[in-house]
Amino acid sequence: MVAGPTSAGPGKDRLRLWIRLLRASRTIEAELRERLKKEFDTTLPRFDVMAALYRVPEGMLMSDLSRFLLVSNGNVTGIVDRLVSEGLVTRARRNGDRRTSMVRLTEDGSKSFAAIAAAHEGWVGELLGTVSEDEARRLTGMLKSFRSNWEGRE
Amino acid sequence: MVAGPTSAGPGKDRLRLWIRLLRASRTIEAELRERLKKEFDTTLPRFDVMAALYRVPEGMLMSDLSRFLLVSNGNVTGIVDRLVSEGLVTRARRNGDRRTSMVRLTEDGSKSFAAIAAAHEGWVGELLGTVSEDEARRLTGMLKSFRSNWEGRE
DNA sequence: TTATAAAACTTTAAGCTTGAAATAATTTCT
DNA sequence: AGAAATTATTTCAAGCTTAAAGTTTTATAA
Repeated sequence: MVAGPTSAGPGKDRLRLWIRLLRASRTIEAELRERLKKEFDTTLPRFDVMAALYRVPEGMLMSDLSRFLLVSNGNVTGIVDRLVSEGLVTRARRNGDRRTSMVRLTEDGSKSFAAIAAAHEGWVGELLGTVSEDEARRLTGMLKSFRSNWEGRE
Repeated sequence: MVAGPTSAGPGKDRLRLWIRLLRASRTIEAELRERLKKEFDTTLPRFDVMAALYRVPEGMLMSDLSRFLLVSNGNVTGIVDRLVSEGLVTRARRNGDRRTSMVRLTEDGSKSFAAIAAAHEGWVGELLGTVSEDEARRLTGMLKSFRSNWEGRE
Protein backbone atom coordinates (compact mmCIF):
# COMPACT_ATOMS: atom_id res chain seq x y z
CA MET A 1 0.00 0.00 0.00
CA VAL A 2 2.92 2.22 0.52
CA ALA A 3 5.09 1.06 -2.36
CA GLY A 4 5.10 2.79 -5.73
CA PRO A 5 3.53 1.61 -8.98
CA THR A 6 5.18 -1.53 -10.30
CA SER A 7 5.35 -0.20 -13.86
CA ALA A 8 4.62 2.91 -15.91
CA GLY A 9 1.45 3.50 -17.88
CA PRO A 10 -1.88 5.29 -17.87
CA GLY A 11 -3.70 5.59 -14.56
CA LYS A 12 -0.40 5.55 -12.73
CA ASP A 13 -0.79 9.14 -11.61
CA ARG A 14 -3.79 8.32 -9.46
CA LEU A 15 -1.96 5.36 -7.99
CA ARG A 16 0.98 7.61 -7.21
CA LEU A 17 -1.37 10.10 -5.59
CA TRP A 18 -2.89 7.40 -3.44
CA ILE A 19 0.51 6.24 -2.29
CA ARG A 20 1.53 9.76 -1.38
CA LEU A 21 -1.72 10.34 0.41
CA LEU A 22 -1.29 7.18 2.39
CA ARG A 23 2.34 7.78 3.28
CA ALA A 24 1.56 11.32 4.35
CA SER A 25 -1.29 10.36 6.60
CA ARG A 26 0.59 7.41 8.07
CA THR A 27 3.58 9.54 8.87
CA ILE A 28 1.54 12.28 10.48
CA GLU A 29 -0.62 9.78 12.29
CA ALA A 30 2.42 8.01 13.72
CA GLU A 31 3.83 11.28 14.99
CA LEU A 32 0.54 12.31 16.59
CA ARG A 33 0.09 8.88 18.16
CA GLU A 34 3.53 9.04 19.69
CA ARG A 35 2.96 12.50 21.14
CA LEU A 36 -0.46 11.59 22.52
CA LYS A 37 1.14 8.64 24.27
CA LYS A 38 4.15 10.55 25.61
CA GLU A 39 2.42 13.78 26.63
CA PHE A 40 -1.02 12.59 27.67
CA ASP A 41 -0.76 8.84 28.03
CA THR A 42 -3.64 8.29 25.64
CA THR A 43 -4.22 6.90 22.15
CA LEU A 44 -5.58 8.12 18.84
CA PRO A 45 -8.75 6.04 18.96
CA ARG A 46 -9.57 7.35 22.43
CA PHE A 47 -8.87 10.88 21.22
CA ASP A 48 -11.14 10.32 18.22
CA VAL A 49 -14.04 9.17 20.34
CA MET A 50 -13.61 12.04 22.79
CA ALA A 51 -13.41 14.54 19.94
CA ALA A 52 -16.65 13.22 18.51
CA LEU A 53 -18.39 13.44 21.89
CA TYR A 54 -17.00 16.87 22.74
CA ARG A 55 -19.06 18.49 20.00
CA VAL A 56 -22.30 16.98 21.27
CA PRO A 57 -22.94 17.52 24.98
CA GLU A 58 -26.18 15.52 24.83
CA GLY A 59 -24.17 12.49 23.80
CA MET A 60 -24.13 9.99 20.97
CA LEU A 61 -25.32 6.45 20.43
CA MET A 62 -22.75 3.76 19.83
CA SER A 63 -23.92 3.44 16.25
CA ASP A 64 -23.61 7.22 15.76
CA LEU A 65 -20.03 7.03 16.93
CA SER A 66 -19.31 4.10 14.70
CA ARG A 67 -20.73 5.81 11.63
CA PHE A 68 -19.08 9.12 12.35
CA LEU A 69 -15.65 7.68 13.01
CA LEU A 70 -15.77 5.25 10.10
CA VAL A 71 -14.99 2.25 12.26
CA SER A 72 -16.92 -0.90 13.13
CA ASN A 73 -19.42 -1.23 15.94
CA GLY A 74 -17.39 -3.75 17.86
CA ASN A 75 -14.43 -1.47 17.72
CA VAL A 76 -16.29 1.40 19.37
CA THR A 77 -17.51 -0.93 22.09
CA GLY A 78 -13.96 -1.68 23.17
CA ILE A 79 -12.73 1.89 23.09
CA VAL A 80 -15.73 3.19 25.01
CA ASP A 81 -15.30 0.39 27.54
CA ARG A 82 -11.80 1.63 28.26
CA LEU A 83 -12.84 5.27 28.40
CA VAL A 84 -15.59 4.36 30.85
CA SER A 85 -13.17 2.46 33.05
CA GLU A 86 -10.98 5.57 33.07
CA GLY A 87 -13.90 7.76 34.11
CA LEU A 88 -13.77 9.92 31.00
CA VAL A 89 -17.07 8.80 29.51
CA THR A 90 -20.41 7.42 30.67
CA ARG A 91 -22.92 5.08 29.08
CA ALA A 92 -26.47 6.03 30.07
CA ARG A 93 -29.26 3.54 29.46
CA ARG A 94 -32.22 5.20 27.79
CA ASN A 95 -35.85 4.93 28.75
CA GLY A 96 -37.23 5.18 25.24
CA ASP A 97 -35.22 2.39 23.63
CA ARG A 98 -33.51 -0.07 25.90
CA ARG A 99 -31.28 -1.44 23.18
CA THR A 100 -29.35 1.83 23.01
CA SER A 101 -27.30 3.88 25.42
CA MET A 102 -26.16 7.47 25.29
CA VAL A 103 -22.44 7.94 25.50
CA ARG A 104 -21.29 11.23 26.99
CA LEU A 105 -18.07 12.82 28.17
CA THR A 106 -17.85 13.21 31.91
CA GLU A 107 -16.73 16.54 33.32
CA ASP A 108 -13.30 15.01 33.74
CA GLY A 109 -13.39 13.76 30.20
CA SER A 110 -14.38 17.13 28.88
CA LYS A 111 -11.62 18.98 30.72
CA SER A 112 -9.11 16.35 29.76
CA PHE A 113 -10.09 16.52 26.11
CA ALA A 114 -9.93 20.31 25.94
CA ALA A 115 -6.31 20.24 27.05
CA ILE A 116 -5.35 17.47 24.66
CA ALA A 117 -7.18 19.07 21.74
CA ALA A 118 -5.30 22.33 22.20
CA ALA A 119 -1.97 20.53 22.05
CA HIS A 120 -3.18 18.42 19.16
CA GLU A 121 -4.11 21.43 17.09
CA GLY A 122 -0.70 22.91 17.68
CA TRP A 123 0.97 19.70 16.56
CA VAL A 124 -1.02 19.52 13.37
CA GLY A 125 -0.19 23.16 12.65
CA GLU A 126 3.46 22.29 13.13
CA LEU A 127 3.42 19.09 11.09
CA LEU A 128 1.57 20.75 8.22
CA GLY A 129 3.51 23.95 8.69
CA THR A 130 4.86 24.04 5.16
CA VAL A 131 1.37 24.14 3.71
CA SER A 132 0.14 27.73 3.59
CA GLU A 133 -3.30 28.41 5.00
CA ASP A 134 -4.46 29.23 1.53
CA GLU A 135 -3.03 26.06 0.06
CA ALA A 136 -4.58 24.13 2.93
CA ARG A 137 -8.00 25.45 2.01
CA ARG A 138 -7.54 24.50 -1.63
CA LEU A 139 -6.33 21.00 -0.82
CA THR A 140 -9.21 20.56 1.60
CA GLY A 141 -11.64 21.47 -1.14
CA MET A 142 -10.14 18.97 -3.54
CA LEU A 143 -10.22 16.19 -0.97
CA LYS A 144 -13.79 17.03 -0.02
CA SER A 145 -15.07 16.81 -3.56
CA PHE A 146 -13.36 13.64 -4.65
CA ARG A 147 -14.52 11.78 -1.59
CA SER A 148 -18.22 12.47 -1.87
CA ASN A 149 -18.41 10.99 -5.34
CA TRP A 150 -18.24 7.33 -4.57
CA GLU A 151 -18.31 6.97 -0.81
CA GLY A 152 -21.56 6.02 0.78
CA ARG A 153 -22.93 4.74 -2.50
CA GLU A 154 -24.75 1.46 -2.53
CA MET B 1 -8.79 12.33 14.67
CA VAL B 2 -11.65 12.38 12.36
CA ALA B 3 -13.77 15.04 14.01
CA GLY B 4 -13.61 18.67 12.99
CA PRO B 5 -12.00 21.57 14.83
CA THR B 6 -13.75 22.30 18.10
CA SER B 7 -13.78 26.05 17.49
CA ALA B 8 -12.90 28.65 14.86
CA GLY B 9 -9.64 30.57 14.78
CA PRO B 10 -6.25 30.80 13.13
CA GLY B 11 -4.51 27.57 12.25
CA LYS B 12 -7.85 25.85 11.80
CA ASP B 13 -7.36 25.46 8.09
CA ARG B 14 -4.45 23.09 8.57
CA LEU B 15 -6.43 21.12 11.11
CA ARG B 16 -9.31 20.90 8.65
CA LEU B 17 -6.92 19.73 5.96
CA TRP B 18 -5.56 17.05 8.24
CA ILE B 19 -9.02 15.80 9.04
CA ARG B 20 -9.95 15.66 5.36
CA LEU B 21 -6.72 13.89 4.54
CA LEU B 22 -7.32 11.34 7.23
CA ARG B 23 -10.96 10.73 6.35
CA ALA B 24 -10.07 10.35 2.70
CA SER B 25 -7.31 7.85 3.30
CA ARG B 26 -9.37 5.89 5.83
CA THR B 27 -12.30 5.65 3.48
CA ILE B 28 -10.20 4.52 0.55
CA GLU B 29 -8.20 2.18 2.72
CA ALA B 30 -11.34 0.55 4.07
CA GLU B 31 -12.68 0.01 0.58
CA LEU B 32 -9.41 -1.49 -0.65
CA ARG B 33 -9.13 -3.72 2.41
CA GLU B 34 -12.60 -5.05 1.87
CA ARG B 35 -11.97 -5.81 -1.80
CA LEU B 36 -8.64 -7.48 -1.09
CA LYS B 37 -10.39 -9.70 1.40
CA LYS B 38 -13.37 -10.50 -0.81
CA GLU B 39 -11.57 -10.95 -4.12
CA PHE B 40 -8.21 -12.35 -3.08
CA ASP B 41 -8.61 -13.43 0.53
CA THR B 42 -5.66 -11.31 1.61
CA THR B 43 -5.02 -8.19 3.68
CA LEU B 44 -3.52 -4.77 3.17
CA PRO B 45 -0.43 -5.42 5.29
CA ARG B 46 0.32 -8.59 3.33
CA PHE B 47 -0.20 -6.68 0.09
CA ASP B 48 2.13 -3.93 1.29
CA VAL B 49 4.92 -6.35 2.09
CA MET B 50 4.53 -8.15 -1.21
CA ALA B 51 4.49 -4.86 -3.11
CA ALA B 52 7.73 -3.86 -1.45
CA LEU B 53 9.37 -7.18 -2.29
CA TYR B 54 8.08 -7.27 -5.84
CA ARG B 55 10.27 -4.34 -6.83
CA VAL B 56 13.41 -6.01 -5.53
CA PRO B 57 13.96 -9.57 -6.77
CA GLU B 58 17.14 -9.93 -4.70
CA GLY B 59 15.07 -9.44 -1.56
CA MET B 60 15.03 -7.17 1.44
CA LEU B 61 16.11 -7.40 5.05
CA MET B 62 13.45 -7.24 7.74
CA SER B 63 14.73 -3.86 8.78
CA ASP B 64 14.56 -2.60 5.18
CA LEU B 65 10.94 -3.64 5.03
CA SER B 66 10.18 -2.03 8.33
CA ARG B 67 11.76 1.26 7.29
CA PHE B 68 10.21 1.26 3.86
CA LEU B 69 6.70 0.47 5.05
CA LEU B 70 6.83 2.85 8.01
CA VAL B 71 5.91 0.16 10.49
CA SER B 72 7.69 -1.39 13.46
CA ASN B 73 10.11 -4.31 13.31
CA GLY B 74 7.93 -6.61 15.32
CA ASN B 75 5.06 -5.89 13.02
CA VAL B 76 6.95 -7.02 9.95
CA THR B 77 8.01 -10.19 11.74
CA GLY B 78 4.41 -11.26 12.17
CA ILE B 79 3.29 -10.43 8.65
CA VAL B 80 6.28 -12.17 7.06
CA ASP B 81 5.69 -15.19 9.30
CA ARG B 82 2.20 -15.52 7.86
CA LEU B 83 3.35 -14.98 4.28
CA VAL B 84 6.00 -17.65 4.76
CA SER B 85 3.46 -20.10 6.12
CA GLU B 86 1.36 -19.41 3.02
CA GLY B 87 4.32 -20.10 0.75
CA LEU B 88 4.35 -16.62 -0.77
CA VAL B 89 7.65 -15.51 0.71
CA THR B 90 10.92 -17.04 1.93
CA ARG B 91 13.39 -16.05 4.61
CA ALA B 92 16.93 -16.98 3.59
CA ARG B 93 19.66 -17.01 6.22
CA ARG B 94 22.73 -15.17 5.03
CA ASN B 95 26.32 -16.31 5.25
CA GLY B 96 27.78 -12.87 5.77
CA ASP B 97 25.70 -11.78 8.74
CA ARG B 98 23.82 -14.44 10.60
CA ARG B 99 21.62 -11.93 12.39
CA THR B 100 19.86 -11.05 9.18
CA SER B 101 17.84 -12.90 6.60
CA MET B 102 16.84 -12.00 3.10
CA VAL B 103 13.12 -11.96 2.49
CA ARG B 104 12.05 -12.72 -1.07
CA LEU B 105 8.85 -13.45 -2.94
CA THR B 106 8.52 -17.04 -4.06
CA GLU B 107 7.46 -17.71 -7.63
CA ASP B 108 3.96 -18.29 -6.31
CA GLY B 109 4.14 -15.06 -4.37
CA SER B 110 5.28 -13.15 -7.38
CA LYS B 111 2.52 -14.47 -9.63
CA SER B 112 -0.04 -13.96 -6.94
CA PHE B 113 1.06 -10.40 -6.36
CA ALA B 114 1.03 -9.48 -10.03
CA ALA B 115 -2.63 -10.43 -10.28
CA ILE B 116 -3.60 -8.61 -7.12
CA ALA B 117 -1.63 -5.51 -8.07
CA ALA B 118 -3.41 -5.22 -11.39
CA ALA B 119 -6.80 -5.30 -9.70
CA HIS B 120 -5.57 -2.93 -7.02
CA GLU B 121 -4.46 -0.35 -9.52
CA GLY B 122 -7.83 -0.50 -11.18
CA TRP B 123 -9.60 0.02 -7.89
CA VAL B 124 -7.50 3.03 -7.02
CA GLY B 125 -8.18 4.49 -10.44
CA GLU B 126 -11.87 4.00 -9.83
CA LEU B 127 -11.88 5.35 -6.27
CA LEU B 128 -9.89 8.41 -7.28
CA GLY B 129 -11.72 8.68 -10.55
CA THR B 130 -12.99 12.19 -9.96
CA VAL B 131 -9.46 13.50 -9.69
CA SER B 132 -8.12 14.26 -13.14
CA GLU B 133 -4.70 12.88 -14.01
CA ASP B 134 -3.40 16.41 -14.08
CA GLU B 135 -4.88 17.28 -10.73
CA ALA B 136 -3.51 14.02 -9.37
CA ARG B 137 -0.01 15.06 -10.38
CA ARG B 138 -0.40 18.47 -8.73
CA LEU B 139 -1.74 17.01 -5.52
CA THR B 140 1.04 14.47 -5.47
CA GLY B 141 3.58 17.25 -5.75
CA MET B 142 2.06 19.16 -2.86
CA LEU B 143 1.98 16.10 -0.66
CA LYS B 144 5.54 15.22 -1.54
CA SER B 145 6.90 18.62 -0.63
CA PHE B 146 5.13 19.11 2.65
CA ARG B 147 6.11 15.69 3.89
CA SER B 148 9.82 15.93 3.37
CA ASN B 149 10.04 19.03 5.50
CA TRP B 150 9.72 17.57 8.94
CA GLU B 151 9.69 13.82 8.54
CA GLY B 152 12.90 11.99 9.29
CA ARG B 153 14.19 14.86 11.40
CA GLU B 154 15.60 14.29 14.86
C1' DT C 1 41.72 -10.95 23.60
C1' DT C 2 37.88 -10.09 25.99
C1' DA C 3 34.64 -6.96 27.70
C1' DT C 4 31.33 -3.58 25.86
C1' DA C 5 28.52 -1.68 22.76
C1' DA C 6 25.78 -1.82 18.71
C1' DA C 7 22.80 -3.98 15.33
C1' DA C 8 19.17 -7.16 13.56
C1' DC C 9 15.54 -9.62 14.88
C1' DT C 10 11.94 -11.83 17.74
C1' DT C 11 8.90 -12.02 21.57
C1' DT C 12 5.52 -10.15 24.57
C1' DA C 13 1.71 -7.49 26.47
C1' DA C 14 -1.68 -4.32 25.58
C1' DG C 15 -4.64 -2.29 22.62
C1' DC C 16 -6.86 -1.51 17.96
C1' DT C 17 -9.59 -3.43 14.07
C1' DT C 18 -12.68 -6.08 11.34
C1' DG C 19 -16.41 -9.26 10.05
C1' DA C 20 -19.36 -12.57 11.68
C1' DA C 21 -22.14 -14.57 15.09
C1' DA C 22 -24.91 -13.94 19.19
C1' DT C 23 -28.27 -11.13 22.28
C1' DA C 24 -31.77 -8.35 23.26
C1' DA C 25 -35.24 -4.96 22.29
C1' DT C 26 -38.30 -2.83 19.04
C1' DT C 27 -41.12 -2.72 14.75
C1' DT C 28 -43.68 -4.61 11.22
C1' DC C 29 -46.81 -7.87 9.30
C1' DT C 30 -50.54 -10.99 9.14
C1' DA D 1 -51.69 -10.78 19.53
C1' DG D 2 -47.94 -13.62 17.79
C1' DA D 3 -44.48 -14.39 14.38
C1' DA D 4 -40.96 -12.51 11.67
C1' DA D 5 -37.89 -9.00 10.47
C1' DT D 6 -35.14 -5.15 11.82
C1' DT D 7 -32.16 -2.49 14.77
C1' DA D 8 -28.64 -1.60 18.39
C1' DT D 9 -25.20 -3.45 20.58
C1' DT D 10 -21.83 -6.89 22.38
C1' DT D 11 -18.91 -10.86 21.93
C1' DC D 12 -15.51 -13.49 19.57
C1' DA D 13 -11.60 -15.03 16.80
C1' DA D 14 -8.05 -13.66 13.96
C1' DG D 15 -4.97 -10.46 12.60
C1' DC D 16 -2.56 -5.85 12.83
C1' DT D 17 0.21 -2.53 15.55
C1' DT D 18 3.33 -0.50 18.79
C1' DA D 19 6.81 0.00 22.44
C1' DA D 20 9.67 -2.34 25.33
C1' DA D 21 12.33 -6.13 26.69
C1' DG D 22 14.99 -10.14 25.31
C1' DT D 23 18.22 -12.93 22.12
C1' DT D 24 21.83 -13.64 19.09
C1' DT D 25 25.44 -12.01 16.27
C1' DT D 26 28.75 -8.62 14.85
C1' DA D 27 31.69 -4.59 15.63
C1' DT D 28 34.49 -1.69 18.69
C1' DA D 29 37.87 -0.76 21.91
C1' DA D 30 40.72 -1.20 26.03
